[in-house]
Amino acid sequence: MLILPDLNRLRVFYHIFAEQSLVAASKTLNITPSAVSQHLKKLESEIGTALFIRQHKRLVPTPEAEKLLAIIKPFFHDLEVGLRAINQSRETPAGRLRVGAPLVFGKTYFPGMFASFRIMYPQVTFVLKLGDPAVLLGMLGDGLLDFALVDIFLSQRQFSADLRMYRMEPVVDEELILACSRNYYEHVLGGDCSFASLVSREFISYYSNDLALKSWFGDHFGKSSARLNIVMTVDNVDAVLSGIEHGLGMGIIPSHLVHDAMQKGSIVPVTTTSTEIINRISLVQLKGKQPSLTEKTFLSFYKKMMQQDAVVEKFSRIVDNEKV
Amino acid sequence: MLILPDLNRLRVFYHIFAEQSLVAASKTLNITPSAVSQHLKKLESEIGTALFIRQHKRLVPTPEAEKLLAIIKPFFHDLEVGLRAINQSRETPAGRLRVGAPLVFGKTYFPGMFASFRIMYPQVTFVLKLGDPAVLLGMLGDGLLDFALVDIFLSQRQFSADLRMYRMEPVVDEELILACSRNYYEHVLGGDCSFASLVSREFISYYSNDLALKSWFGDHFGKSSARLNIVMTVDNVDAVLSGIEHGLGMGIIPSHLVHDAMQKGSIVPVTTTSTEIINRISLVQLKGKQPSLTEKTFLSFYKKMMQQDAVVEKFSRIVDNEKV
DNA sequence: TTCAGAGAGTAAGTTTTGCTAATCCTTCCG
DNA sequence: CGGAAGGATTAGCAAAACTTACTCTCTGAA
Repeated sequence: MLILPDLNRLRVFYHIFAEQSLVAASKTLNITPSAVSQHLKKLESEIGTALFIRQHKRLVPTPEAEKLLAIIKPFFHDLEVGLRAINQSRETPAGRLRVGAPLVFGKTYFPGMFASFRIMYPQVTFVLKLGDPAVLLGMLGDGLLDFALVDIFLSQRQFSADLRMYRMEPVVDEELILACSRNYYEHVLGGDCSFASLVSREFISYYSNDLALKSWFGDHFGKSSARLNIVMTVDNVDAVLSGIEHGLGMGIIPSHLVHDAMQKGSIVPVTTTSTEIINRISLVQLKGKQPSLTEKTFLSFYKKMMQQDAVVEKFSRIVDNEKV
Repeated sequence: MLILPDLNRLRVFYHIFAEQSLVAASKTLNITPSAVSQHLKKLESEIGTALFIRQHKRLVPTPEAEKLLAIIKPFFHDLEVGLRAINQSRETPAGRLRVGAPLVFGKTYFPGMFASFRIMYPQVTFVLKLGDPAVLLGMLGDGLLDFALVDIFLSQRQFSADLRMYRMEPVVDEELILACSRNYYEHVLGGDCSFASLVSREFISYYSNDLALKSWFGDHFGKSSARLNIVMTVDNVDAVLSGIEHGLGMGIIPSHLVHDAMQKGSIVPVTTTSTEIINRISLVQLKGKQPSLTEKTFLSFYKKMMQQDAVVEKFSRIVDNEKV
């Protein structure tokens, strides 16, 4: 393998070439001509080629020098521009923000949020990764995400990852309800929301876990059935919702998603004397990493937006972060 | 202006990123992990951004690190390839050879010469600059040509350049003759080649100098006329030749160019008892520059070819370079 | 649980290097 | 001619870069 020369000498060479003079280069580099001369000499011996023909008082670049310059000149330019961009993003939000979120929550709220944010900061672009908490936390740990929103509740036991490396901050508490269609409620349940009535009916579950259903029963009745009649299993809230609407059975749904449908009466929540269970969505960041300006700006924007969102406000509880 | 970081640290960073480990990087760099750690720390402080999140035993690159890598990775690749190419051209001829030559001489002999050479060394490409000695020497001095063939005779007084900076080596002696068409010779001159006969006739001259004609008269009669009847002035040997063929008058022509025409008898040389004047074509190189392998290989090829060239052999004298 | 191993970071000491100052050489130019 | 100006060289010193030795923390095996 070829040994690369001392890269700092390349910068010296660059200036010698640009100025076609050792003395001139020494002035822009703020060193003595002697030092420049030594740099050039060593660089030439390192790459084994004369770079300039010493012509009395003049330096005439060789073809090799021109070739070398053609390589390093764009690099210096790119490097300077790139570093400038990196530095600038400390003054004004810019660059790419990589966000992780649960599937439904993410696809419901983030695209519009991104659009609003980009009106104020058009230099910011987004990468939205929707997925399971386990996946998102893994990506966060690998530096592939800047931050993630994760619903710890639904899948607390799914990942064995070490939670110590993350900084968690509750953001919103999503209310999870068991719901069915009006028709199902009236004609199948007959309005009977007792444990005995419910366990014999049809349910729609999530593929990745059936903890949601079990948790709901645990929360509302202090017990669950070992064997619920699960008529559809799918890992997509839209599909669950559609199943509910078509009278397939009952399913666990974040209440804020069916706000309008419940107002109209087409979807009915199954209620007991207990309060509804809460799916706590937390903002997760890597402990060692201090957030960039872009990240901090977006997050404060995000929290402000969430507080103004009517649906979220009514059907979920925004956690007061100031007290955490 | 932004101050660029120490470039050698970028190489260290590159390896840290590539290996995602200080220890691994330290092994490929043949320094201790401690040194690598110090490099990274200083680089981060220089560019003002954390490049890795320290994760227990793991290093997780930040977005800034990825951005930086995107800049320097192609550079290192280009640099290595470029340096390899430069080094390789020391083992086998390759690259671009920039050749200067007098217009006629160059366009007559070089294209074919280049083609032959490229059969053996297809990696060599050529730039042929045709022009006046003054121009060629200037370009040579500016490093824009690798070497040049120059006819010093015709324009010795035209350039005030310092000849000390050049290394000159006679290559061929071109015989310059005064010629006219057979028709002109028989019906205008009537075969009379005396001084009195000639000075009253028509001549074709070169724009850039009329030294050629003056020299011819000086060489053949020891004197010249202050006022020759120059009926056409043009800086193109083909045009001069055409003028001669059309009976415009007499002109100075390299004898090897009209070899065939003289054999046929369509063009006739004006001869006296004196020998013809010689236009010495010399290979000129910059004194300080030692020729590359490509250059040396081509030049030895060139000299060999010239010796085999029948026309050149007959009508010009190849200078024996071994004795120079 | 304990203990060895591995990776990263830190401090201090040593070696290497890069830089300057002084000098020389050559060319350029008034 | 002689001073100015550019480049090369050398010696010596100051500033790095590197190493050694040690700490801290986590990991994985016993």
